Amino acid sequence: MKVKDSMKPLPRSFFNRDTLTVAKELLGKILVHQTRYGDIAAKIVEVEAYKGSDDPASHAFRKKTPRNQLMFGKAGFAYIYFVYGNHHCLNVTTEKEGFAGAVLIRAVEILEGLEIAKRNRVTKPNINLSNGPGKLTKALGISNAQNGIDLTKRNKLFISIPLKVERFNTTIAGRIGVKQGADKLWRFYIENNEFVSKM
DNA sequence: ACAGCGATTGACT
DNA sequence: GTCAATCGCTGTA
Repeated sequence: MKVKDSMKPLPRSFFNRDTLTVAKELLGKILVHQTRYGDIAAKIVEVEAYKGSDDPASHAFRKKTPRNQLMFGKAGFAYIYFVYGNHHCLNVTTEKEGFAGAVLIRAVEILEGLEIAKRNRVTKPNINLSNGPGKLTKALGISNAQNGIDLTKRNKLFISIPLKVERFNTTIAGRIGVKQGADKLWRFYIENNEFVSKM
């Protein structure tokens, strides 16, 4: 049976809230991507929040541009950008329309479709399959083609409520790879999860 | 029109 | 630990 059929997308109201709240609550949710080779399902284990108004690290800090316009739009859409000439990063838009916000998915634990994910990543060691923003998009086959997809509908790419409710502790930490706004503790990850990029 | 650089990764010393 | 790869977006002109 296909993974996708048993999954229920999170409603728009889940994303249409404060970015920090959405970021924290995204931990443990399931990212589903239906590819031509089969479905991949992955648990979100690490995220970072980005807000436009008072966050110098955010793409939306200065003003609305062709790239970041999705951050100003409705919540619950995929905002994917290409960075360092090499990697794609997957974000989910948050907040009400007109207020810029997004949550960067930094790491996932692949639950279904592991073989497909391994094939998507050409590197040899599969230990570090999806413990980083650039790595997980490669493993799940996500690129600019998925930019702007509505993640609250049963599209090729969406975010689902987990089938089983798990208990876990959430750790709060500083964001990684940002020069400005490094003081903000806007990174959240599942404690003791081996797929987190940096403990 | 263009120079500078980034929400990273992997390879190498 | 250090550093190159690599390109589209952005600010400045």
